[in-house]
Amino acid sequence: MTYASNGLSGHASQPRARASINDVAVHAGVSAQTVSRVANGQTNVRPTTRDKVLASMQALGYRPNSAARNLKSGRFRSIGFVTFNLATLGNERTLNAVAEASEAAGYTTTLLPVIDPTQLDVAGAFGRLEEQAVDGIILVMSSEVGSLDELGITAGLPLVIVDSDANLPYTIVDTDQEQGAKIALQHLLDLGHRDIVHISGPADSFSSRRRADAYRQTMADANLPARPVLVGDWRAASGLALARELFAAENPPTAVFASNDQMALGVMHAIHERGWTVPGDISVVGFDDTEEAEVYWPALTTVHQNFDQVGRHATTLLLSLIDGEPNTKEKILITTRLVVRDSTGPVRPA
Amino acid sequence: MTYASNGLSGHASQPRARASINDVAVHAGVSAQTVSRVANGQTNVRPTTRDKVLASMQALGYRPNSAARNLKSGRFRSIGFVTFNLATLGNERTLNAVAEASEAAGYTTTLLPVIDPTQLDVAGAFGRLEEQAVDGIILVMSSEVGSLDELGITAGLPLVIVDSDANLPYTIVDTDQEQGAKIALQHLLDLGHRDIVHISGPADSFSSRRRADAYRQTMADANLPARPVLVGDWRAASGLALARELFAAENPPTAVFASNDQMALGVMHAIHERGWTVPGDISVVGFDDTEEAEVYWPALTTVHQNFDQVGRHATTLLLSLIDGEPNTKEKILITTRLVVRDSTGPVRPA
DNA sequence: CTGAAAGCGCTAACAC
DNA sequence: GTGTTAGCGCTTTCAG
Repeated sequence: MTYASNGLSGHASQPRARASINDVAVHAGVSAQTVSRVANGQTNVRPTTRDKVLASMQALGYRPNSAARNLKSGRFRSIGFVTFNLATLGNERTLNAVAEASEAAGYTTTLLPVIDPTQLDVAGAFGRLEEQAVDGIILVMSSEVGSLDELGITAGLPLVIVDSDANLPYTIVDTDQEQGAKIALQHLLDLGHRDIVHISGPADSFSSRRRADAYRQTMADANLPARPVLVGDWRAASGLALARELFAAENPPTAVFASNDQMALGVMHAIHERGWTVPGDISVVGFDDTEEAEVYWPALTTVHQNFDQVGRHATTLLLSLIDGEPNTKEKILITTRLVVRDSTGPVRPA
Repeated sequence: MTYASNGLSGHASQPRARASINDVAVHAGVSAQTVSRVANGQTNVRPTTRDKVLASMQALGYRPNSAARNLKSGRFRSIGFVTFNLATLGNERTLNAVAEASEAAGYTTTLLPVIDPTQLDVAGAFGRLEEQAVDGIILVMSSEVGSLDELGITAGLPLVIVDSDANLPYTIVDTDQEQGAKIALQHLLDLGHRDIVHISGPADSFSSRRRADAYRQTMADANLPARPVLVGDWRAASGLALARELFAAENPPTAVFASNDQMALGVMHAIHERGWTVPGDISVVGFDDTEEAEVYWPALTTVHQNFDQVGRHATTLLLSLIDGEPNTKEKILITTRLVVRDSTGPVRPA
């Protein structure tokens, strides 16, 4: 007899033995099937029997084994979240939204190993990703990481991509970077600024690149010369360092458009320490609208990026893919909005 | 015969059928066992056979099913991360460290549904948590959520708790809040400040409470009157609002100790908007040492909290518990250090 | 309303 | 080197 065989009788030396459905069945004097029915809240069980089973579950500390359930159902009720860099604000906020949305749908969110992009090609006979216990993957690309095929991701699992090159033949959800950069720049232009410097994120970042492109494009469209883009690394310190250099040179611009709020903070710091004022001497615009932006000194004018919506959309899309909906390779672009605060003002008289 | 039975033959209407080990075995003309050996990189397979199998795996897009593996091994190679609030800096940084540490150990990190604390008692016959596909749990408590028993967490899974009431009979890793608050206050005291206001986090936060207690204690020890603690909500805006009120009243203090950097940012904003200076008129100290703190205006003096270490320690401890080490219910307190920057200075002459 | 049988995909143990 | 058998814990199917 194979029942009650997992050592539950439990010596102290065998601490972690977990009661199986059979243990409960034996304990309650019913069949495993009946225990299963009770565990799943099915109605066709006589109340007396149910109570007996419930008592046994209680007594044995029974908890269903999800591996067995997964094996049976072929589903894990979990979605995988892959990033190559969890430590950025946008990615964390996106993860947040994904975790909440998937929780609401009864799914769990699994953080998949952040593969070193340079090591992708050593992947073995099959990709590591898809053997994970997830039903689908949300991939936050952030930056160039070699082809997706190399990632070994394409084969089986439903996939939604966030923050990427929008030309990929996959379902994609993203912030409309171009639109965001344009409204920021237009605001500056409307204020009379003609000499605007852009501080970008790292060169390999998709979103940074698209904002920088929009900068060049917008300036060109306005028949204005674009200054060389200053390349930062998203961190406030890089904004500060770059701005210091910039302000030490001949002609400081009348406005700076930073590719995120943190670098904008650095720019304002550099302005303050020169004894200049924001926006009196120089206007500053950020990107993201972090929670702190409105409390910066002065309150930062910035582009509000809706990470929650990106995460929610990505999750919804992925869930529908998991449910077998046909993959329409939709591309969803979430619109941003400009939040005007105190860091921008009319250009200073020449 | 049960082989090749999972519909892999695949009509378009049966899209997501995945090749099983048996499908590969049939395709390659070997036994499932041999496929298993190849998949697991065992050496005792003739190269010709191995290649044949590899080719079949390739052809069928085979990927091992982790549910089956989990069922077999009784392990999930995943650790669960539970928070009631993912959206705070500390929790995200901790999650980060946990994800990295567990990845390094070959584990995946699963974000467990953030249960609504108020709904805990409606839990069914068994806790939801422990049926999850994880081998252990890192619980970030953050605030009072009713007894852990109610959480249904105690029964089976290895557990490490972060950010909690340190009296719990569990393995606990935490920042030494008291030590942190004390060095911040001592710094202010050394600078000659006697009238120091503390802005705390929300009342139900463990870490906030402990910092506030340390504030009262330190002031008492120095024979100085403590002002009533101003209760914020961690967000910069709350620091700003509270500081505005404070400065509108009769006697502004000469220094403010905020329970996190964001609220300190709010305090500095309130000082600037009155036309006062930091630290000339009022000194400000924060807590956390966020990445931006050094770029605030002025650069913020703050208590550096090592979230990475907290997360790493918690993970290491949990992993050893999972490996069956005896539970010594260790309590690890991570020491903080004061980072002195430009927001603190000698008290202004009376 | 309850039970028995079979099998999800994989691997450990044991043949040969 | 390779195959066979059995069983992880659960649920679906079919009998009673």
